[in-house]
This record gives sequence, C-alpha cells and structure tokens, in this order.
Amino acid sequence: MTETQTQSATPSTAAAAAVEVPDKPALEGLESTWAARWKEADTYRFDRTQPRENVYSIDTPPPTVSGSLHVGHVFSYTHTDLIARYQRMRGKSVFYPMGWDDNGLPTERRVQNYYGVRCDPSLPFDPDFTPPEKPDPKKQIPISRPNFVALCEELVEQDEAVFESLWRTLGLSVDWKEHYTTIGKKAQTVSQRAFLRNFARGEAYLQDAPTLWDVTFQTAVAQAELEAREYPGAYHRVAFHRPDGTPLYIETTRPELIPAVVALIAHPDDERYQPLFGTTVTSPVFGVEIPVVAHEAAEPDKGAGIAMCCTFGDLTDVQWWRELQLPVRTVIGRDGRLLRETPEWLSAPQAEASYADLAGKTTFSAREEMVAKLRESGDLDGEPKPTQRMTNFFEKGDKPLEIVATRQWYIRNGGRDSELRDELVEDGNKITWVPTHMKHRYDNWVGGLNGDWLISRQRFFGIPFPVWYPLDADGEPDYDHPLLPAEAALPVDPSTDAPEGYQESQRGAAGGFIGDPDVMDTWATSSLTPQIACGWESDPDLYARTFPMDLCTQGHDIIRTWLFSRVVRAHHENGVVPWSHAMMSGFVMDPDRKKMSKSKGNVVVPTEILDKFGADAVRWRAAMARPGLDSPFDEAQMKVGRRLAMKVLNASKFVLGGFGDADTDPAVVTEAIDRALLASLGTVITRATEAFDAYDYTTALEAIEKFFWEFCDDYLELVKERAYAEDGGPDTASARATLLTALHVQLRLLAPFLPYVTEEVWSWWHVANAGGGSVHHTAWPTTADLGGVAEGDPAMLSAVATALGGIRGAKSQAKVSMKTELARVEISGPAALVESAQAAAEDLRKVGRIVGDLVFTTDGTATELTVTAELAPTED
RNA sequence: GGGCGUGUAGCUCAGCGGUAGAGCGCUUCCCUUACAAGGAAGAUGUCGGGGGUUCGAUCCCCUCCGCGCCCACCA
Repeated sequence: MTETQTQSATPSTAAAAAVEVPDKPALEGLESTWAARWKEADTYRFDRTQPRENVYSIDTPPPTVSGSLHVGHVFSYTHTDLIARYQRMRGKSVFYPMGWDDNGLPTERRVQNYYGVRCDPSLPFDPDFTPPEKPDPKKQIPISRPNFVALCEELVEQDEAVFESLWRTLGLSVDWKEHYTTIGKKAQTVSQRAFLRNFARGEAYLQDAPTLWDVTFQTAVAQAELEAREYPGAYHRVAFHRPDGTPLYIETTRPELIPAVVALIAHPDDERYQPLFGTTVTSPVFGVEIPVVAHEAAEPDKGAGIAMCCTFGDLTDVQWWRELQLPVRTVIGRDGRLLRETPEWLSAPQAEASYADLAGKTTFSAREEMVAKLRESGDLDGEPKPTQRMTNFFEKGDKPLEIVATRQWYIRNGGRDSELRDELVEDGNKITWVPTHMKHRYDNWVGGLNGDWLISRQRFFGIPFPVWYPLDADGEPDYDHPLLPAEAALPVDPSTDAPEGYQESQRGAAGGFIGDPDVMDTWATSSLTPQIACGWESDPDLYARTFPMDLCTQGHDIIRTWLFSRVVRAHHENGVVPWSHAMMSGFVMDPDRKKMSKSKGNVVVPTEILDKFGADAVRWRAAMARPGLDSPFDEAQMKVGRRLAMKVLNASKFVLGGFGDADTDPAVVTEAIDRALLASLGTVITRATEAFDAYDYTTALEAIEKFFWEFCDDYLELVKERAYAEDGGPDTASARATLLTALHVQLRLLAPFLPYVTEEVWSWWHVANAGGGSVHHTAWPTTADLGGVAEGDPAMLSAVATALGGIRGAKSQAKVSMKTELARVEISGPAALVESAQAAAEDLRKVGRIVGDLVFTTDGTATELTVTAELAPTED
C-alpha cells in the first residue's frame, strides 16, 4: 500500500464532510460528466516514481483501428479494466497504456476503399496529391508509396480519435499519455532495433525457400495466419506412362500442376510400386520424364497410393522436394496465374504447344483446360469425383494459398529447433494462465510448429526492414552481406535512406545498393508491445519500473499469434517471459451461439448499447462473463446491470440524504443486528479480495452484489425506522453508523465494476473536497474498515431476513399492502434462530407494522424458522 | 483424426461428495416519501444417457451421446 496512491479512507473522516444529494439521481449523463473530469484531473495517471514492486503493469491488445469495435472488444477490455481498477485500489501504481494497431494490411485496405486509391511503389512521390472527393471504388487511382503511407497515417488518426472516445465512455482507466501506435516512430525504432539484434544473434535470417503465398494480396503469409477452410475440389484419376507404354494412375485434385511434376512418390513398403522405384515414367500431355521414388510420407491408402509431387502443390510436396533433393519446377507465379513464358523443361514441341494453352491462366481456368487435354489424350480415367477438402487460406484472404519459392525474413521460434521449442514451452509454464486450461492451447501450438516465423511481407504500410543489399559489378544484389544501420540511426527507411558509406545516387547502380523492399508483418511489431510500451532502450527508468509486466489480457483466439510471438521476442531479447499473468477473454456470441462477425451481419454496435443502458450496465454484464468462457449477447442482461447501477444511486441517496453526516465511530455500533451486518460485510470483503487476487472478478462481483441487494432489501428496510427516529438514542446512532459504514465499504467494492455511479455517489458524499477525492483513488476495503465490529454474528442476519420474509409473505398471501398492520406475529423454530431473530424484535415490529403481540417460541423439533401472522381487523 | 472446454429450472449461469441455487422470464399481489427503468411473495428441475467407487454422487472414475473452440487434414 502506498500513501501517495490512496487517500485515507476511514469511515469517520469520510463522514465528516458535508453531503449534497440530488433529488432525482439519474444514470444519464454520468459518462460524459465523469469521463471529462477524469481526463481533466488525470485521475488514471501512472505514477512513475513508484518502484517496481509498487507497480502493476498491463499489456493490452492494441485494437486494429481500421476495423470496427464490437461488443466482444468492449467485454474483453472491460475485463482488463476491472483488474486495473482493483490493483489501483490495492495501492499499486497501475501502468495501463493503450496502443493502436494501425500498421499493416487492414489499414491499407481501408485506405484503398476510403480514398479510392491504390499503392504503386514504382510511382514517384507527388507532393501535391489530394485524394478525390468522391472516390470511385472501381477505379482506384494509383499513387506512390509515400503518398499512400501519408493517407494511411491521416485516416488512422481519425479512427484512433473515435476509438479513444469509445474507451473513455466505457470508463477504461487507461493512462492516455502512455499510448503508442504500431506504425509510430517508437514502434518503428523498437521493431527495427529488435530485428537488428535478432539478426546479430542469428535469430533472424534471410532465406529463399518455398513460402505460403496469398495470390490476392501478393504477399507471403505466416503459419499463424493460416485458416483451414472447406474448399470444393475433385479427384482426377490421371495416367502417367511407363516406358513400355502401360499407364500408371495417380489421383490428383490439381491437374493444372501436372506441368510442375518433379516425381511420383509411393511408400517404400508399398509392394504395388516397389518395382517402379528407380525407374521413370512420362507425364501425360507434356511427355516429361519423371522419376518414381520412395518416401515414407506417402500414404498407401490415400488416393492411388502414389502421389505426384509438384513444386509446389502442398506442404508435403515441400517436404519431399527438400528431403529427396528434387528440382524446382515453378509454374504458378506470384499473381496466382500460370507463368506466361514456357518453362524450359517443357521445351519439347509437344509440351511447348500444350503449355501455350495454359500460360497466363488462373489455376481455375488452367485446371479446366488441363482436364480437357487429358480427356483428349485419353489420360483421364473416368470422370472427376467431386470432394470437399480442407485447404489453407490466409485468414484475411478468399483464395487458397499457393506455395511459391521466395526470399523472406524469418525469426527462429522453435519450429525448426526442438531445443528452442522446449525453452518456449517452459516459458509458457512460467506464466499464470487465467483460466489455466488456456495453456494447453499454447503448448498445442508451440508443439505443432512446422517452421520458423516468417515476418516479411510484400506490402507497403508497415515497418520496413532496416536492411540494404550491396550490388555487385553486374548490379546483382549480394543477399549474404546485407548493409545494416547503427542502432542510433533508427528508425530508417531503406527505400528513401541510403546506407552508411553510400550516396543516394548509388541506389540501384552497379556497385551501389538497393533497399530491402519488404515490410515487417504487423505481428512482428505487436510482438514487441511490452518493449514498446515500457520504453525498452529509450526510457530505462520507465522500463525498470514496468518490465516484465504483470498482466497480458486478450482473446483466446490470438494465443498462437500475439501471445506466442511476444514470448518469442522477450525470450530472445530479454531472456524472460514478458508478463507473469495471462488472462483470456471469451467471445461474445450472438443468441444463436455463433461468433459475432461483420460478415454475418450480427454485430452489435457498442455505442448503441452504451447509449441505451449506460457504461456501468454494460460493464456489469461484461464482468459476469468469466475469463475464457464465451457468453451470448442478451440485452435483457444489460437491464439487470442498469438496475443495479440505479439501485446504487437510490440506496446511496437514501442513506446519505437522510443522515450522511452522522457519526460513524465504530464504537456507536451497539445493536447486535448492526454488528451482524458489518460482520457479514467483512466476509464479503474477504471473499471478493480472494477472488480478485485470483483474477476471478465474476465471483468477486457476485459476492458483493448479493450482499448489496440484501443490504437494500432486508437490512435497509429493517432499520429504516430506527435510523430515522428523530428522538434517536444509541440504537439510532448504531443504525446510522452501520448504514454509512456499510455504504462506504460497498461503494469501494463496487467501484471497479461501476466506476460511474460509485464516483457520482462519492462526489455527493465528499462534496466538500470535490476535485480531489475520487473513489477510484481510495483503498480497496479491508475488514479493518469495519472498525473491529466484525465480531458480530453473520448468521443472525439470515434469521432476521427469514423472519422478515415470513411477515411479508403473510401479507403477500393475504394480498394486502405491506403497510397493513398485523395483530399478532409468532416466530418459532430452533432456539438459536429464534434468539437471533429476537435480537431484531423492535426492528421487526416497526417494519412489519405489528401493533399487537410479537411472540418468539422455541421449538426443539424444528429445523427452521416459521412465521405466523394475523392481520389486524380492518375498519370497513 | 489429435487436443481443450462444455452439457444443472424456458433463458443465462453458480454449486462440485450429504438427494439442488441465483438472476432473467413467468404467476399473483403491492403506487410502502431511496428506488414503478420499482417492491413483495410464489411456481418451476429423472443436475445429457449408461455403468462403477462410496453408507451416500449433480459433484470422483469409466463409457457413450450432444455442443463449442483450437490444431491437423490439399495425392
């Protein structure tokens, strides 16, 4: 606990202030009022004078600003904020920055659509360019990369303002001064610096190898960005020809790749094909000589049991190509079309003629053409058999990925190195996962990696690789000896900056240099959010106070990307795990249990529900979703939260409006039932604190809320008359002190969940020192706040509640008003319960309007209280 | 096919060895000066199926079934 963070919060000092309670408290307007005050007062400022042990440091996912936020985001970010607010009240200086992910493909796409432009890196910069007023989406204007990037930066700034406004309305207790963007200078410098260090240590490397390639975006993609989808295809049974002319049938779903066949492959133990190993066959239509070879990855029961290996149809082809040292025969270009020039291995007249009909076609058209040729040559056996198969797609793409050999940058992530993989699994063990089973996802992913992490993208709006390549006398780049900047020179853009020792005029000239044209994938930057946010190498003082961080929060869908990649980078760079805790949020599903997504049109717009129910209500609903569990969206649930928020205002108005300035010295709490109430509250404090410490905000809320409703429905009703008594003696003072103390504690317990209404009420109470005292800077309650009264008997409360319920029940059964007077009430049951109820006899008499006898009888055989009530005779 | 999670009142979910709980919804009643965007009272369940362990199982074990997610699956 640090005194700088939390003001003293004993009930007696609090109650000394003057109180001003509005006549009609309302939820409307609280967000705008308090969000503005919090901004003005810098309420959620990170106090960077605190030492590391007093700091709680949070890594939040930088939202993609070019996308739109949905209710799932609202829930997930609320979960983070609950923890942030709790830790702040526990006395921590909370480091809670917000980042914007404005880097990368989503922004490019949004800029293209928004301004009606496209990036053409071959064009020169046009300083006078202004985007068209009415963009024509069908005719995108080609502009230079610097112009394009400028538009990205412009649009991103607008989007970020909208996002910040939403987060402020939701009440996220972010310190907005600590914000960063993934395309900003800070992120550029960190990304490039980390890359240079990875390269220097051999963790980053350049390799020319088969790569998963999206033909639409014309960029390489990483394993983590794959999504397997059902895709229609057909098995084609196709004849290759043995030297003696007899056919050898294979089955393929991609006949258009027959020109790229480099081998036929069967399992070494497959007796059907054993005689053929070491021989060759010729391909249909093209007549290219193809070796038949054995490999264990061939599956005898798949297709014909013998596969055609092309460069490259799938990842198995890559494996075969690599392990059997087969040649590369590329026919599919980066645009997804068959190469326009006839490949040299198809130079025989027959082959060349056949290929000419395929050249330049998309894979789809080439397939049709190829099938026609196979039919014609008689090499297609039977009809193609339609099938649904799973195919890899880029998660943002809509065409199946191709595999193309290209030069790309990789970072080692254990995909090709079991020692590193084991270390990264071990890193996962050092993190406390909430919920714990989410670690299986991590282990599963790390264990299933099949290659290193491909970080380069052939795109424009991203952080460039800080790399140039020298050109030899023939103007050919020397990729083995890249030119690198000094760290002090970062950030650099190799497309406009020249490497040290060169002049810009030498760009592209023999003996000169070229810049690496690629940019880093957005995950290569967001994998460094802890380093970016904490000021790695730029603000050592901040870094020492905040890194490694305490918590990362995110959706479980990005464990394999964001979470894992940050573990990788921190492992390489810092030798630690980047945070001690990882808390996963579930998804908000639509009522049909489908994940909400824009394409399904079932997205609920956050601003609408915030307007309709209020931020506190939405936050309450979010808090009811436990970590890692999906929950369906249901407006009815928002109403419940709204009712709670309203109740807080009204109950507070009653307590504070009636006797907000009463003495709260614990010594005046003399009545047994009052002591019981505070004792019960003590157990709630303990329960909620334990739950919060375990990141179980839902259980904390449930305990607090349950108590609050009982406080309102039972206790408050019960002691109302005693508290209001004008000639009040010690029993009245006892009730008033209890009400105020309990309210004071409950407002603080509720503050992380309902920051607006609790702050509003706090302002009534502390109106005398308004401007200084936010409930969000008070200390989280402890049982010490109950002034030693906690030795009361919480069980008494439930006995009295049962008695009260019995009295109400009798009136309800009789269908009369609660004001109706009772002539006689008898409460009977086991001695202990009767005794407990009897302790509140006077309160029961008043609240029940018992004008006659109130009798307590012990019934040794009973296990619970029974209440019998007789109505007073009515006058008419 | 592998992994993880999950199946409890009409709905959303707690409970996890001693034969069931909350909120919503529903029914009935009540304008009671904190609250009618309220309050009170009430009804509602072979705790997915089948085995087993136990004096006793919603809770532990086995098995089957349903649902969800992640991964793998292109011949």
